[in-house]
Amino acid sequence: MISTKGRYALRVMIDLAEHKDSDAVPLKEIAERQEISKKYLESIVSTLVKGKLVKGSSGKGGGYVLCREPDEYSVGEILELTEGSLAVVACLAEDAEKCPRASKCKTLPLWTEFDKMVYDYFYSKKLSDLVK
Amino acid sequence: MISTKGRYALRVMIDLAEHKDSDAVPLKEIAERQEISKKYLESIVSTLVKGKLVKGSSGKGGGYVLCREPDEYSVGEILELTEGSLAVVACLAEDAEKCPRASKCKTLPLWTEFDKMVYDYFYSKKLSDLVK
DNA sequence: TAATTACCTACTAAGTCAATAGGCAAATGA
DNA sequence: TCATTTGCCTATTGACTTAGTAGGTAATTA
Repeated sequence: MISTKGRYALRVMIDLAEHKDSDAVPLKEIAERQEISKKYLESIVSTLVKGKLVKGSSGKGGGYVLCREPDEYSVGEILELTEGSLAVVACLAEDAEKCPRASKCKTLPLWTEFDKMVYDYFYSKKLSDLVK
Repeated sequence: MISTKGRYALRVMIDLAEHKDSDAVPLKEIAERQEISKKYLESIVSTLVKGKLVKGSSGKGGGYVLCREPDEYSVGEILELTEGSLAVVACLAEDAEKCPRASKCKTLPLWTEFDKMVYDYFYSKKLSDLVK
């Protein structure tokens, strides 16, 4: 289940893509347009800044801008950054400890195949596919 | 992320499918073979019984048996029953309240398409595909 | 220098996860 | 009949996550 972190992050990215020809977009505007608490968005956008997906600038006239063109972002990287992981089961997560049952696990091939399907789906979708 | 409820349920079902020609299989045996706490499995198997996927019988010689042939169970129904829902985002869950932004939501088509992909994947896989 | 904006740390209430504890009920076979 | 085996039931727990809120400081501009 994708949480609000990933879902809201995606909506912020779409909003920025739709205003990429304007100046920096203040979070206040995004929060109003998207009807999401500005305070909560702050913590999500902070992740996007740290992950180098967007750039923020302070002061009057400040706000956020994309670092690249919309077709250069995959939905997968946005979700993976903000959700922490896209892995569908714990044993396939990046930081998972090696499962001693792996070699005889009857379900592992299922999860591995499903995991690949999810990755392929989200990494083939681009931010530009969602704009307009 | 699929939790232990769904993952363990699937392993129990596979175990029962592998012993479908024996008598009823006691949970103690399944717990030992699968290396999962018997106490915890009780709560999971209870869901399977209530969902009519398996049948339990008490007393000596008792245990659990499948209600149908392995190729008559989809992985999807097992996961959906034990996980509560297979929906990938809250707004697509069975019991979700109608989202007022749905008509203008730029991300909804993405979630809907992904959701369908997940359902199709798990409902096309049969329990019999995982045995042996 | 006042206003605007991002950025930072801390906190919280509610819920979920992954179990554990301690029993009762039913069935069997000696 | 009675001990044993098995399923079935309710309650509880500690750790963690989710979805925010609160209250500031730092940077930038008009």
